Amino acid sequence: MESEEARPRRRQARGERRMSEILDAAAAVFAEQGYEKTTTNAVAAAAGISPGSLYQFFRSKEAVAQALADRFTVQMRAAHGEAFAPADLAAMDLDDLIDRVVDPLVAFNVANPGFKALFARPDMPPGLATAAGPIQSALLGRVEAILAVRAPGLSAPERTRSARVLVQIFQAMTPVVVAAPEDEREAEVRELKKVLRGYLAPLDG
Amino acid sequence: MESEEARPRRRQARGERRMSEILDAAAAVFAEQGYEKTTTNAVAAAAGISPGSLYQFFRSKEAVAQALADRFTVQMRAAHGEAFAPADLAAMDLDDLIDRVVDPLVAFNVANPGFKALFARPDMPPGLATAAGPIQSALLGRVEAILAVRAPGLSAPERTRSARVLVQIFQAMTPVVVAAPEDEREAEVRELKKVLRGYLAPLDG
DNA sequence: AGAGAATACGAGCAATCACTCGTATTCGCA
DNA sequence: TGCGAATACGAGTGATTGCTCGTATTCTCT
Repeated sequence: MESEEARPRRRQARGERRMSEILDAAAAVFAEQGYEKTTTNAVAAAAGISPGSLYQFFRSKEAVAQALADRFTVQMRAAHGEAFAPADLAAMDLDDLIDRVVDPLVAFNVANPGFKALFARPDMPPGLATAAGPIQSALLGRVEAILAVRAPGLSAPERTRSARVLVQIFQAMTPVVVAAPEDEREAEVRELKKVLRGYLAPLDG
Repeated sequence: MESEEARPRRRQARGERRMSEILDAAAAVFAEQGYEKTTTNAVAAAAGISPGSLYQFFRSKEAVAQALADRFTVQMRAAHGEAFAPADLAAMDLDDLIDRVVDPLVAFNVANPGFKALFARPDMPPGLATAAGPIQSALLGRVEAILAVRAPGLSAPERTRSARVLVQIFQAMTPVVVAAPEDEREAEVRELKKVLRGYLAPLDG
């Protein structure tokens, strides 16, 4: 056994560009049609290539989604910025803290409407869950870290549960924020923050 | 033009029973597989009948979902009970009020796991939205009525928005409650109520 | 009992879709 | 310049699936 399956084929610059174009197209079509209803031929057409060419770069429809997930993960981490210093956290006003965490996440979701079409679907295939996991984990870990500082009275399991609830609230209300017309978005975000604050305030030291 | 399309075929008792059995089967399969992945043949098999027989009673897969939605709507209204008298509402403790509204709804969702598989899917076909609408409207109206009594300071648009947020929170957290193992369900419900309470408390007179 | 309608069957049709394959073209590189 | 590899094509394939149709059985009602 020397070759195995792990020979990712040498790519040219042209190929890398094509892959990126395919992912752009996939994000757009996923966002508009949803994952299940999206046909691979439609993605290829949107990318301006033939069905066969798409499969030169991705082994399957799910592989496209997976790659898109990976790209989102990277972009998300970048958009979200670096973690806060605990000193900042402890000193910060609760409202400021919420603004600071929520605003960039909302901005990311508004800028990438395809994101939720991929990761908010109820039947996440195993491959995708693997890709979505890191995102979820990163968020949860971040929130838990914040809670550890702001609500030191919480036991570890309580902290985990509370973090899960907070993330869940955010993910539940984000679609509405994204779907809202430009001039109502701010109001929706305010509501989202109200909910988060209402849940956090009693925990906050 | 005398016949049109509106002749619903005379049913025998046997037929009504079959329809109910088919809906039972559909609810089970939808709950397990999700709507899209559910095949009509699978529903027929689960109901112990042939594919052809299913189509004696329902014109299409969507018609099955629609009928199931209608049935859920009726059951939900029944499960939820009658509206509160405003006097009760005004006097009641906020925690009691939340218990009183949330508990039956949670119970319904736990008892009917197929419910969310049908109505929580992101791509609701027009026919289904029509069926889901009344449910949503009923809930929203109910919550708005409560807010009108408990938070008289709110303007009408504010009241509408707050009601929407509350319903959204509930619907977002319900799947987790339903999916939770028996012995953790109560804790999940407590979290749900905490979130609702956190959002409501500042509004409550 | 007997007729007509309702119920039941299940093989199969037509359409859809993820994916393949044989072939043609273009690129990187010596 | 020439060669091997990467890229590109798009008609076609096999599998799936919602649904039909011809036919057989069972019910209701007189």
